[in-house]
Amino acid sequence: MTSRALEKAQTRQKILDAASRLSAERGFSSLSLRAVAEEAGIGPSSFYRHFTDLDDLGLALVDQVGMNLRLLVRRARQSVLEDGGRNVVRAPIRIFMELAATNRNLFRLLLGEGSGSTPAFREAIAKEIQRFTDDLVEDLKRGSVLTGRPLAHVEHAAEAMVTVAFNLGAASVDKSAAEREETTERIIREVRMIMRGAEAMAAGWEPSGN
Amino acid sequence: MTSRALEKAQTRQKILDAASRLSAERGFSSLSLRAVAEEAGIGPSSFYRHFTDLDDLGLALVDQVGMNLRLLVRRARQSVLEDGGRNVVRAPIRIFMELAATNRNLFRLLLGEGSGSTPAFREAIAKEIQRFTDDLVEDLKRGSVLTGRPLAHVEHAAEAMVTVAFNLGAASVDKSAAEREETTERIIREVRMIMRGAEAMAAGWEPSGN
DNA sequence: TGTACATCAGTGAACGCGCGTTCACTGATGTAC
DNA sequence: TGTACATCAGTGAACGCGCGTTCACTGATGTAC
Repeated sequence: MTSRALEKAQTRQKILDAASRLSAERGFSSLSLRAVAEEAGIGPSSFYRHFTDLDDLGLALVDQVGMNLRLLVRRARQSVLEDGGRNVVRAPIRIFMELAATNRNLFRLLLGEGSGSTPAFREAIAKEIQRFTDDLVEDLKRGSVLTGRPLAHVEHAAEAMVTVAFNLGAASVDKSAAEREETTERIIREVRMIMRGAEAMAAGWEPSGN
Repeated sequence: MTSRALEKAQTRQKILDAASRLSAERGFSSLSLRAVAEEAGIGPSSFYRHFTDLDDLGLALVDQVGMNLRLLVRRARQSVLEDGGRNVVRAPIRIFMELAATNRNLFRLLLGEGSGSTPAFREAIAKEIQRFTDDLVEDLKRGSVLTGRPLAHVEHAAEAMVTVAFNLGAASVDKSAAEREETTERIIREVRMIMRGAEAMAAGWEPSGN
């Protein structure tokens, strides 16, 4: 790569970082091009050398989020393999929360932009989450075979787990470390509850009431 | 009430309706005072006769959302009583989805404004959801006693249920009636799964695997 | 290696626009007597 | 009931501001020979 191309790539990353930093405050959808450019240390007109508009920048950020999620999946799978499938719930969720804490601006994007933005942007986010859920479905199925504990409605179970983890996780992003710890335990418990429910339904178990 | 006060109240409601209508498109946080005033059919400066600023308007809207949620709780309790506790999951969720469909702009507020807005606004929304969750906890406990089926971690179960219902519900608000129907069934199944999980945990049930 | 030319990332002034907010006003409604 | 005065919801012009976008430009980097 020529040094010029390298410098351009660096500026591009400066813009992405600036946008990520600024969107922490009021959300990505309320960013202004000029504010991003200023935070990145360039003139407003230079912005156009890298992105066609803010939407374009938004999609690039979602891409970065997606890469983080894929990294998360890889790390979680490895950690589960390493301890022989004992902490199938706890370990992945802890990894998720750690990654969310160190990339909070990116993770904020995942759930902070429900409305506010353009359809293309929202769809891109929904796609990343769906992809993540699909990965989880695969893991649950594989784990189910390994442990011999069948799960009912795996897709629904995965959807519920992802919804709970992402929402509670997103809500705790700006809290203190202690509160995040508390949230982590709550997510673990709730995900376990969903898992147990899927197992119980598959086994045909029902509570004995009156 | 004097006719002047009556007319003022009507104008106020016109502003609230206008804001609710407009926020459907790009979210409440991207509304402009002037656009709301125009949609309401008044001049921009008249806005200040009713609200101090857009944030003030936002809190008034959240109030309306809260009233809808309380209505929802009342209706759900009544419907469960009426059929003797048979459809404890299905009936309330159907009522929730109906209410969301007829007040979609208000319900969009509940989950569409994760970031984007001011802290006061977000906190007001979080408070309404918490209040709703607290009501659900009460209902779950009461139902648990009635049926003789104990539940583990009722607060967590309720939180997971509310999170799942609100998120999937919010995501389907703009979909077709058929898709909303499909979503409703999915929510019912996932909430049942959480309920079954809480029951299984309380009963100490565990799946028999290898 | 040296030279002449092409590329192109970044610039900064300029534009028109919609924004929130202010302010003195109007005139219908309400109130006191 | 009639009159004189007070209230106040809504007005519309005006303000300064930050916005997105354009455009001709500069000058360092890259390329061809």
